[in-house]
Amino acid sequence: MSEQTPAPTPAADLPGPVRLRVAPSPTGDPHVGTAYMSLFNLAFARQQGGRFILRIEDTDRARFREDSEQQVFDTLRWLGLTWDEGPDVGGPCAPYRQSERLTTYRPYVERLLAEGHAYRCWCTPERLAEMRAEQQRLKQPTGYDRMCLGRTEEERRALPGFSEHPVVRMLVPDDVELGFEDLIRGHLTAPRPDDQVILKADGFPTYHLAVVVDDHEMGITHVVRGEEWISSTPKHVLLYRWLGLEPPAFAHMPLLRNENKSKISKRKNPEARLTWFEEEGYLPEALVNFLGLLAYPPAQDAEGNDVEVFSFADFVDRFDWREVNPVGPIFDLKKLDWLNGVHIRGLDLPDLTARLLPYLQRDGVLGADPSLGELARLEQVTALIQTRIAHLTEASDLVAPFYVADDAVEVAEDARAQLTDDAARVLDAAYAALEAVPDEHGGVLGSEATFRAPELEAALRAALVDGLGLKPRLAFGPVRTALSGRRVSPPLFESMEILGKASTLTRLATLRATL
RNA sequence: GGCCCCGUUGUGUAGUGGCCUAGCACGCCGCCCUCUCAAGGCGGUAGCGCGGGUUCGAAUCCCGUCGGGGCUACCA
Repeated sequence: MSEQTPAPTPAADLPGPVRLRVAPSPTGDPHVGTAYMSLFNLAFARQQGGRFILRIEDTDRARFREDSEQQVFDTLRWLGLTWDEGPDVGGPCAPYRQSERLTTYRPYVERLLAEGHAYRCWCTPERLAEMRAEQQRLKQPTGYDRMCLGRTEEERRALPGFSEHPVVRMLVPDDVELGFEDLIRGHLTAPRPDDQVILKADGFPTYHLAVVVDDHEMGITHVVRGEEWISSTPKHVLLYRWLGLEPPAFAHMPLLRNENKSKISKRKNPEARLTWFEEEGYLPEALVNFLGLLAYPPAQDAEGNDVEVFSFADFVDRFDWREVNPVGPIFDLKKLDWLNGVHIRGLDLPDLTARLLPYLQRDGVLGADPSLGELARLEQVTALIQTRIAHLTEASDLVAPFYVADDAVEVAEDARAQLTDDAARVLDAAYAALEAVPDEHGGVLGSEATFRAPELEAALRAALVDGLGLKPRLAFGPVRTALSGRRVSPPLFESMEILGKASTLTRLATLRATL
């Protein structure tokens, strides 16, 4: 039977001095943990000039979700954490979906069976559940009681809890090696495994068999995964040994936590869903930056200050497994919000404008096909709000007043409430002052226009602050409300410049008429 | 219950026996700037889980304890 064993593919035949993979299960919205693992896998692969592989572990048919795989592709690409080999891009180890590799696993199972390292088990799930319940009741360690070990199908059939569709289990020896080396944690010991199922009744391998076979066949040199896998690593090491394969290096990353320190879950945390971040207006580079700060120390500058703002390339340059902190960090978004603002401020204007557009369209501020004029105005407005938003989603509120008709500015409740008895007088004076500012457009592309912020500020200050003797904030409040309908808006004079003289005057008059 | 992993301000981290009266960043609070809101500048708040050792000296080493987490599936 051993002649059926496929020849192990030497890693030397495959590209890259190191080969790492991320192996998500398509069981729903992609998890932020997948991005986190991808970041560290990719960083090391890039640093070493190796390859990063995406493998879909879809052996759980019960939890399989049709659209999940595409979401994994989309979200990781959005983050820029792209793979060299995978189901969609192919590669020398295709296919990269475990459900398409069923024939690959079979010879391995046959060999383990033939060599006495594995055995068939006909116990029904009901019998196993009862057995476990009994073990727990007696406060015994749980584990398969080996009822099927050494029995033929006929012998087993005579006993209770028999199923027509057997599984295959590992026969874990008493002297199984429980220790292994971890790149992050040093020498580790893990619990003694029970006779783990490696082939399910439906013919699919379990994770434990598939991961070992695929990691070997795909030439994976470093297995980087979450801490929750520490306790099953001895099973994998055992399989490598039985199969005569060299195990990869292991790095078990800490788990991201909920605020109550439990393993981060999509149920408790909407932000555990990767799709959430784009919806909420986060920049992918900010999220990657943030993830690179969790359980990993930032670089320090010459003065000893942390350098917490960095790109993926920076992260790659200084990456080292030994620096990874084994403590599971709480996934707290406060710093991400700050980082997002920092990255937004770092974008050049055309870039930020382009990134804002889909959010403005989603919120109905702009239509599906904005005109050139609307887009030109958007870039001007974007310049005014760049330091004023921490999320791309915050732009709509600030931008909207620049795209409504002058007689349709919606005056917010709180803005109207703060209009004092003075407001009419202020608006009249402002109108008169602004009407007097010439509106000429000399020079190339109106570069010598006269209706500009400095002139407008001077005119209004003269009229309202000096003329009416008002405090600046009282003087400009009604004007702001007239233009934007809000208490808070982008800078006033720059806003008037963008709106232009006609719109500015119309808006002043419109609010004035309601007083 | 059993086995395993982990424990520095609210959060992320620095610190590997003296440079620590514990540094940095975010958050929070205050002040400055200011046409609103931001951004920016300045300052402040807050921590080595606990108890024993070892040592001239411990956040750093050892033991215990407590706390948190993970695994304990024909899920990954």
